[in-house]
Amino acid sequence: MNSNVTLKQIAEALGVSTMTVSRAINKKENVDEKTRKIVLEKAKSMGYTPNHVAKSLVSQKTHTIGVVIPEIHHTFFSEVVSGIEAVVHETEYELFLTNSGEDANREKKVIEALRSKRVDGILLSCAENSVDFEYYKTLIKSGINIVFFDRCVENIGASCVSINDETSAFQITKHLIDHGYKKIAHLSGPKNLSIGQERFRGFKRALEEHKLPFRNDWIVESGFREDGGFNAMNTILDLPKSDWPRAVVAVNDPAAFGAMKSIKEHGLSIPDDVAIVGFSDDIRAELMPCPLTTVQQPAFVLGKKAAEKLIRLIEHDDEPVENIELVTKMMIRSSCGSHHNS
Amino acid sequence: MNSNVTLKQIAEALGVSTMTVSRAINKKENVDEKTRKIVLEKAKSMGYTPNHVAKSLVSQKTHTIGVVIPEIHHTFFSEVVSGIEAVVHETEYELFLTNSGEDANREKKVIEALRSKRVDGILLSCAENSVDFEYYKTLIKSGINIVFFDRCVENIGASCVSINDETSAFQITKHLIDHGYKKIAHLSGPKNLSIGQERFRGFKRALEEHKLPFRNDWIVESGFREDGGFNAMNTILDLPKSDWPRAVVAVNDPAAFGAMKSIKEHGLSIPDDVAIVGFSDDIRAELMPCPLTTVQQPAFVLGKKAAEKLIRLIEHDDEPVENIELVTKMMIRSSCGSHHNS
DNA sequence: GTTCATAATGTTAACATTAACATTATGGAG
DNA sequence: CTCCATAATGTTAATGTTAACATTATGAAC
Repeated sequence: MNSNVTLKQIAEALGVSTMTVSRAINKKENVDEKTRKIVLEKAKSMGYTPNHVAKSLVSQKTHTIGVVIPEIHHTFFSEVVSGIEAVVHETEYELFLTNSGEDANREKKVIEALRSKRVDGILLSCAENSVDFEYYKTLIKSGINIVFFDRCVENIGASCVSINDETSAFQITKHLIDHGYKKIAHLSGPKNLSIGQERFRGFKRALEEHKLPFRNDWIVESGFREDGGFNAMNTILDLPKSDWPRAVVAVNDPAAFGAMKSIKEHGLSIPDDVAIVGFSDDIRAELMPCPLTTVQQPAFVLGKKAAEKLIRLIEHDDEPVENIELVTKMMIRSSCGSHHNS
Repeated sequence: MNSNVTLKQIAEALGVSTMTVSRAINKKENVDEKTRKIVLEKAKSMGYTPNHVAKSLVSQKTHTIGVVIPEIHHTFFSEVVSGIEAVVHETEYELFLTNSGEDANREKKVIEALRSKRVDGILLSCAENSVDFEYYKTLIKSGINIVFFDRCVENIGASCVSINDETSAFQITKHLIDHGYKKIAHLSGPKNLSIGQERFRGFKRALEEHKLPFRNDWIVESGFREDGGFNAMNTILDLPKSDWPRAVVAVNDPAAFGAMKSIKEHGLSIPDDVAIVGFSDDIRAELMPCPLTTVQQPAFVLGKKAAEKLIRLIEHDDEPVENIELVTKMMIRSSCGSHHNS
């Protein structure tokens, strides 16, 4: 079955030692040009492919990077993967792509698998319900190179690449406030993740700075997915009509899409009855019946920066831990009440 | 740096042989329960993680599958990957995700890398410009397990999982014909790939069976991407106005999106001036200003079937080569002239 | 207290490769 | 022709694990 040719087989076929073959193929010095030529020809004719498994065992390097994504479906993450891939493709690394499916246990399982496969480093974006920071700490202490991206756990000794969530959430909330909205709700991310906390903090700060009412029943945890956004919005619209907010800041676009569905099903119109803004600039955002105002995250660049940082960590022992923050861009469309005629 | 604990270290710490530790950890028989307990405790306290690299070298199996995707950005492929991942997650395999970026040379490069890493099998969807079938044949002859998906090279000894492209293209073309369109153009895929050929054949057969004109200047190769579709449609609309077709069958949705852009830029309306249909049911299709009529491909299922077939090939020597064809579903929207009032 | 079956543990070699050291050729200087 | 520097090639051991065989301990039957 596995008819893979080895250096030894080439060596035997040629009547030389394995080392000579190894040196010839790996372009080392001190090999006679004639010998090299003969070896390379033989290697080609026998269909030799170097065995990276054995190389890895000897060199203690696999030239492999593990990526843990919470949700492959999310277009934001496929963009990020694309950025990672762009960097990795330039180097001699390969990508192990794994999916935690927003489940912390599965996340642990895939991380352990990646460790077993002795990846040189891991790029990690936490699952929605990850809370076991001790696990992350042990992981980091064990010496593995880790870079968190987008959904980070900060200040536990690992580098993070994220966007300026607090500021961005502040700005987009302020945008709604500038439109004159005073009753603003928030569909929040999970409280355990920095990304959820930060966006919530930005939202809250905007309200406070403008002395607007902050109501606990207008803060509902939706998580990052469409169904969560749908349910969260339903919860809000279950309030008496007089208690309804006039605008909503969703933690991300999928949650906003879910909320939009709920708003429609309640017979309300966007943005006339309820304005809404998202966060991600999902590919669908501008195509919605009422195009969604949202925060554009530089997903591709984020993936690139994270991969670059990780490779630097792998290749240089003195590379420092670092938090890299990227800036976002507001995409003003109709769902917030701007361009209302469109 | 690499402070990975080995079986030997545990053995030494415990004063037993490496084999005893190996047996205890791998749940083999013939180990005293007391010994096993002691070993497992020590392994845990020392932070042991099994070294899959060494295991792979011994067992000649890496429990790893390589995936070659032509274009990560394409939502169709992220759906496929998602399906592959769903299967792989149930097994003990891991995924090497690679991207050929629609470039045959890069495709060869990543395949060689996957071979070097000794993946147990490869899932491959050809790049747009892949023509070197000899290379594929050599690959297959070398004994590697390969399953083509979506973009297949058939009858060269490898299994394929694809959709019924010819029939689907026939049906969607017939749908346009049933609307009364007689002048129909085709933005075709690359001629070297089965997928392009099949869709073209289906298109052509529909025209022939209905005795409609078939014009060579209405067949333009667009490739699979938006810019290709845009350029191809421009080429068609550069014809004298009297030679314009009334409807267009695009080889896939991105190409259709590009064509729609071109049509709009020519000041024409869809479907009143030019009707258009796509192929993929991209996530954006139903959200377009004029929702795109298209063929829904079971991307997730396709990924699943391909992964399942590959794993069967890996695990059973007598698993036969097989062409698996999945059926599609027409998604009738407005761009073809149906639901025209919507 | 032998004997012997079997459970428990140990030893060796192998997987494919390379680093480090060892040996053997080569050919020019004297 | 001998010497010797150096180029070319060879040998050994190591990477972490396990299969296959080898040895030792255990304890029950006689």
